[in-house]
Amino acid sequence: MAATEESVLRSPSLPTLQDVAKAANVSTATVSRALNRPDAVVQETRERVLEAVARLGYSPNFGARALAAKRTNTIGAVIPTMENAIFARGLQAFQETLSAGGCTLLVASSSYRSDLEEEQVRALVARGADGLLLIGKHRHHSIYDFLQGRGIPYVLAWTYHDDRDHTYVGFDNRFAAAAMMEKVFAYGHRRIGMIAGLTAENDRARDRLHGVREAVGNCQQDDVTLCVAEASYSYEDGGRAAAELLSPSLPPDKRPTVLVCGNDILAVGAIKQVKSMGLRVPDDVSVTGFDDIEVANIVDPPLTTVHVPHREMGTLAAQSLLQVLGHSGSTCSSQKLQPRIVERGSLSQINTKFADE
Amino acid sequence: MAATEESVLRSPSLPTLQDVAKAANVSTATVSRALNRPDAVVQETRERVLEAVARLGYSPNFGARALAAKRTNTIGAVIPTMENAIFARGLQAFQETLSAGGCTLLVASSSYRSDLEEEQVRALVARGADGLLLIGKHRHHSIYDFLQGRGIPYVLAWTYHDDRDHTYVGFDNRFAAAAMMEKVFAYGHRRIGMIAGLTAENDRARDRLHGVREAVGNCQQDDVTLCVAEASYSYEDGGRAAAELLSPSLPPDKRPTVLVCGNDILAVGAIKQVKSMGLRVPDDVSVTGFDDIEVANIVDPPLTTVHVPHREMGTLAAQSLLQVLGHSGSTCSSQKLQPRIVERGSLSQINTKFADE
DNA sequence: TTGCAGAATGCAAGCGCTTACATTAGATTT
DNA sequence: AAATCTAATGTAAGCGCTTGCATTCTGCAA
Repeated sequence: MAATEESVLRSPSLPTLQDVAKAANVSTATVSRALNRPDAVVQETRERVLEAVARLGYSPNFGARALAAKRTNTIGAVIPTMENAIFARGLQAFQETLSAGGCTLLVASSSYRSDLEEEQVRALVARGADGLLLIGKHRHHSIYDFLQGRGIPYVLAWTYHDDRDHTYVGFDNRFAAAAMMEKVFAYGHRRIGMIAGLTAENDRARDRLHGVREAVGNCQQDDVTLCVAEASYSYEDGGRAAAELLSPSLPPDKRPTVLVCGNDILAVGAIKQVKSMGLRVPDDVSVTGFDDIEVANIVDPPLTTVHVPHREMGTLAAQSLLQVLGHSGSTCSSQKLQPRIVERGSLSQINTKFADE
Repeated sequence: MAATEESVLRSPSLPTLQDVAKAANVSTATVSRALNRPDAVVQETRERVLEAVARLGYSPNFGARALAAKRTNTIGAVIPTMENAIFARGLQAFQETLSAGGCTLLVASSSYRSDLEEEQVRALVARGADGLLLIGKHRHHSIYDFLQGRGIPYVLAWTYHDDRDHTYVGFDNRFAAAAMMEKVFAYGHRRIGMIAGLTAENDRARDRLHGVREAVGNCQQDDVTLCVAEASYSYEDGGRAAAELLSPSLPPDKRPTVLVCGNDILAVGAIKQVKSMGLRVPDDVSVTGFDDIEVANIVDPPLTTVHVPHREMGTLAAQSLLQVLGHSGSTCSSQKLQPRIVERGSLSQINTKFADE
């Protein structure tokens, strides 16, 4: 029994450039040009090619294209987490801008672990990412070596530094945290509790903590106390840290009058905890956040926090990368954005009942 | 002037398999095997190859690999939004499972627009995605045709249907919404306000609305009224819809006693709005959600909502795809998960003061 | 009419990898 | 020791596309 025609047709392989060329009665080169640089081909030919493409349902093979063209029009981003909205708005804007520039975004997440981050960076590069978005500055040098060795441009977002080592599109976390502290001091607070994000592998958390420390150090008043708790990346941890800082074993006149939090997630957790301890926010304890994600507006009372220009950051980062990839000579320069403090109600004048004398 | 050695070395191209082969003094085939199926190569050779790989800093070219091997170990996911956490937990679990199975996840978002979704699907496939995760069932047939034509397996998540047309890993939105309504009726509510997500391009929103309608239809009581408002995908829109349903021009005895919301985001927005109108939740107006994302626990009062098994869904979807891709013959079957209602406090017994008679 | 510039198209050489098949070396059997 | 089998490695043919260069065509000036 000879194989039937059926069985020969089984698993029909996809149409290739060659098939299209044959169908349109032109060379593969012309098809390629018609698709990639339409005006390099005369209209009549172009139409014939496009008609064939449509008729055959052709779509180009990515691997082959990447191999031949040595670029993929793909940008990768490695963000610490997708579990909450901290990076969501920025990433959305990043994607929109990329998309408008003809690039596709690939996202991977590192769970705030630098070993996983390195792995993801390599995976994205292996998959042909032409450029990369990374969050923060601190990471093992081997990652930077790797990227530089491969000539892959990258932008560091959510942070800014004055050095010329990298391209930053972000803001000065330290300065912003210090600015928030000025506000806190202005409201009369002297006993400060800080709930910091995990500083070990997170330079933004570290910078924010430093900013707070710095502001406390610079404060003219000499009766200022600062007590710091670190918390992981969840509402619950923020709550636990708040419970620790407000430990009932502390006499009320030793208890912090404000909880300055390293991010909004922690702040929201803290608010919930404070309320569940029977204390009022902000009357008994003020709480401040950092990031200004949506939930800051949802929680009751709404959060006084540091507003980060998420969308702007995403857009500018994308533009930077698109630019470098466009004229591959140009080196893109850093951009410093300005966060600002949004007052919403979770930070208020110190309640003198519990203030020192 | 002859070109200096310098200028020849400029832009050093990356090491290739061939370079590694030469360095390890074996053939390219052996290098390939040492890397992909280590036990097809004798230990001593393997070590020599790996040493060369490390020394040269070699990493494989994705395009070439994809071209030659006809697969990429990459799975794509197109989710409606990254702006909030609705899909975050599920996606995280999806990624973790994929990762354990040796696959990388590429994420794209469609902004709830089916034209963009189609574009993203094509982009992911063009980039070599071996399989796809899509949310919900309803989309233009051309997308399914496209995927089936290319033999690309896909899983539809966040929904379940009894047909054999696709592979689902999800739950019955309609049934779950109806179940929530039973609860609502049991608490004595008769005047129902529903804030539905946009039903036009979102079948989950539609199913949930149908579920509510169905429950209302099946309700033995004949004094039940249902009033529906549609809202877009933000807290603010949830608030606006709530304001509409609770319009002050309505006499209190016509006003809904409960706002059943199509998702937690809308519910949280509704709660905020209700409170800002001077009404209490749940004493004056109950509110229910759907999804059980983190914010459900944050809002005050905490949200009574439909708990969706996010992580389980992500894990199972990943396993499905890995399985199909593994033994490419097997067709993976749908999995029906069971959502359950979590009572937290935003739904309570009707306040008889405003009840009929 | 002829010649020629410039535009449009075709030709064909890879891009870096995987893998079927051929070859070789080593172990085992007779 | 020869014959046979098996495991390890090498050979080389593509995979489907882009692009430099060669070729052909067009219109226009001479």
